[in-house]
Amino acid sequence: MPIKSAGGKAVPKFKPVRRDPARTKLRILAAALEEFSRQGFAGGRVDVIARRAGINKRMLYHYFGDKQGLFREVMHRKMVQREAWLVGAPEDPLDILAYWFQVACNDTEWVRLLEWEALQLADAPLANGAKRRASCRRFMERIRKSQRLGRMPKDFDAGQMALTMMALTTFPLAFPQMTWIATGMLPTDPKFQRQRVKFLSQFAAALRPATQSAA
Amino acid sequence: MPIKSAGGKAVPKFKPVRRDPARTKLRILAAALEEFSRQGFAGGRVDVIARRAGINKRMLYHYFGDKQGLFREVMHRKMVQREAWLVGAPEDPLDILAYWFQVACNDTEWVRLLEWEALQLADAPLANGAKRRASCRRFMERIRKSQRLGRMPKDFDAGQMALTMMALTTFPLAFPQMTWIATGMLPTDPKFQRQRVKFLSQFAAALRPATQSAA
DNA sequence: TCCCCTAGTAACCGTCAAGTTACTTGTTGG
DNA sequence: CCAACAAGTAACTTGACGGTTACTAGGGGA
Repeated sequence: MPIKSAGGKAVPKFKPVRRDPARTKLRILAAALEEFSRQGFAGGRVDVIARRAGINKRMLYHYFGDKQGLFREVMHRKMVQREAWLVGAPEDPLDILAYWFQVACNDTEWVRLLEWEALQLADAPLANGAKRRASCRRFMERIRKSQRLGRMPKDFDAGQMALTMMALTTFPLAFPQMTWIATGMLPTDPKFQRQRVKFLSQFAAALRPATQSAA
Repeated sequence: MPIKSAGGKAVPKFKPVRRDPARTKLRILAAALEEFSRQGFAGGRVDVIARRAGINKRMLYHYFGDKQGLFREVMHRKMVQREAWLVGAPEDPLDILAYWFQVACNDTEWVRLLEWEALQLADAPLANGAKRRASCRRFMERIRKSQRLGRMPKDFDAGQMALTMMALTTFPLAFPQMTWIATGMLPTDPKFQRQRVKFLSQFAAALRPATQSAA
């Protein structure tokens, strides 16, 4: 029975609705991102992904092989997306703090994926390790340059500083309960986010080597 | 058949070995701490806990009701233990950084439990919320006092600063993959830990308001 | 037109894990 | 010494979950 039989408007010819592999794949990936971010890999339920994507579970295995394969694809796409996110960052490493924080606020799914990854590291070595390391190294170069220009204390180790900057921006979102304990707000609260942005600027300012104590 | 029948030495009378509820409970708790810390609540397997504790699974239900109850008890005991841990901390908030970091290094199980908790928050409100908040408030008072004494920038919000200090000390242990990406070492590596301690002191020093640039 | 590959579906399977049942064995107080 | 309760055990139940089987249906090219 063709679908146009019962209702009013006929389905437009130029865009097939009954079958649409690309759309199906995207729906699976979106649902999987949500589920894995919420529940982690082990806790994520394939049936839930399938139901939320509005597709049959079998299709998921058709396109991605197995749960592991689906997860890999989700992570890969997120990383690519993030790389694009981060090109618009400010030049000066200390100015980056507020920017990173705001990006993280708008991508809590990534923060949670990172966290699940952290808890499961031990088993697998590290997905995309070399690439991520290289990208961080590039950032460390910018830190060293900033140190040479006297815009950051010279004695800081660049790696430790990079790690610290991730900590400053990511921690409150990764540990909402700690954010609540310390501030009485959850990290999703816009009020908290404004306060944190302000704090991060003050913090960066305090870190700059004292050339002159400007008014 | 009594146990003394076969082997050589008889079991000492004054300490019953065949039955020892206290020991059994402790063994269960220890195994549960390890398992929950490794795998989280959802991922932790009751059978594994029972096997590692060398007891029958039924006893676990006997003493703790269910998996949830066992988990609660594990968390509760850890919190009590930690409270004791943290009384020996230095007076000055900035000096605390290195101390907190070293405590965390020796209690990675707790860091992981915190992390699992963070990922599952949403469902439950927060275990021991009021108490933890109060304890943090006390610490914030010390921050404010330090600010009054001119040992810390006066414009920092105390809550944000407390959160930041947790971030600086906990993040590298909570995200070993990030530590590796930034430094090429894992946070369990003694070399990394020494480097981090050094960095934290430098960092604290750089944060202190410039009274005089001492040699 | 018809063939064949791909998209899509429903029902099923083996396994695993939380929790229970029904039991045996040790300990202790009267 | 023995009843009664606590400690301990093995085998089972029930439900969920990852993955598969065996099928139907659409649609593009020869």
